[in-house]
Amino acid sequence: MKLSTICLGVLLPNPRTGYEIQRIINTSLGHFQHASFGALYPALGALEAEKSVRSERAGSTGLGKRLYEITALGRETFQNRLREASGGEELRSDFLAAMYFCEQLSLDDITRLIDERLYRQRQERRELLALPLASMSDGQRLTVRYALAMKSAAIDFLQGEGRAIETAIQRERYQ
Amino acid sequence: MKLSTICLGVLLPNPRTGYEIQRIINTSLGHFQHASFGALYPALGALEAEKSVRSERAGSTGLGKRLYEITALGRETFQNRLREASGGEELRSDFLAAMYFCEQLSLDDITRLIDERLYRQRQERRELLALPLASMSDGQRLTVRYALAMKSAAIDFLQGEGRAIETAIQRERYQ
DNA sequence: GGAGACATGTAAGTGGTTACATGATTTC
DNA sequence: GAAATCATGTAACCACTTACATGTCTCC
Repeated sequence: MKLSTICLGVLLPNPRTGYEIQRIINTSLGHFQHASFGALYPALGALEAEKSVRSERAGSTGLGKRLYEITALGRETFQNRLREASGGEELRSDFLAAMYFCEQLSLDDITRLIDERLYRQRQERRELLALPLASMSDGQRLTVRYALAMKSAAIDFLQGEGRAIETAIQRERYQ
Repeated sequence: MKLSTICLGVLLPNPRTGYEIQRIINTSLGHFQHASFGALYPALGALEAEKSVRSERAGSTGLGKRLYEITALGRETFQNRLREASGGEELRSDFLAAMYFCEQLSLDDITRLIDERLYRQRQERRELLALPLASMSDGQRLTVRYALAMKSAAIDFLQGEGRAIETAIQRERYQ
């Protein structure tokens, strides 16, 4: 799902500034999407051009905050794009790519790789756990729990088989 | 990790045609990477330009198979890129995006979404299970098991909580 | 008045995808 | 000899990242 669609969804309940939208995406939706400013502002510009969104500068000065608000057309557009959404999902993993070719790597590099993935996975789990689950909708909570389930599985795996492979490779190489 | 790096890795043990490389990536590495021809051939061209790879047409006719072979420089390049690899990993999920905003969706759409995700997840699990685990290296096997662990967690979740949310939403809406 | 968070925006580049065009080889 | 699969390649486009440039507001 492209960023502009996500923006519409975020604007549904309340008008927001670009900056706020970015923060919301990278925290509340951070387990399956993210947004850089270089992508966000052009996306908002395109939404405004197609009249899915309207904006105005807050205050009287020429510069400063710009508040984006979704239009009736925007709500319609969003619903259509949402209904078209397939159940698609994609994992891209530098970690797995590196492990796939780990015969080319030293044991130290392999250990470092697993440690780093484990560290980040735990970090991300903490961030998910820190979200205000109680104030979220059923669907939003489901996305968090789904992500959490996968993270936990990955952590368990890395702690078990991930560690085991290090000794296995060590045996193979130095025997 | 970019596609050209993956290509080098695939070419490590044997020379291959572009077509073969694509098939290998989309099956054996399909759980964390994929390649379209429109990305693959330009990538191979770039690798050849930088002399990481060398190629020649098989047979004497002008057209037909082109066999790519990694060079000494290519092996070096690959090792460097592999060592630079971070433990990064990213999930992009249209499914989660749609579920996040599922208040805008009908119950039928939600059910369809969950069914489709479950179906694909099982399909992908079957594909992983069909890989020739026995003939793979330790690292390669690890990537398959890791992906399998996450898939199984996702399937379990969708069968349990995924189903439960449908009735929860139904109660909320028609009460 | 300085630091740091809040805020907007552009330009160049990247790493692809999709669609198309073409031809060779194998199998029935 | 038709269909399927193997095989190579290009052009147009896409959605985004990175790096940069700039300015505002709030708190100490």
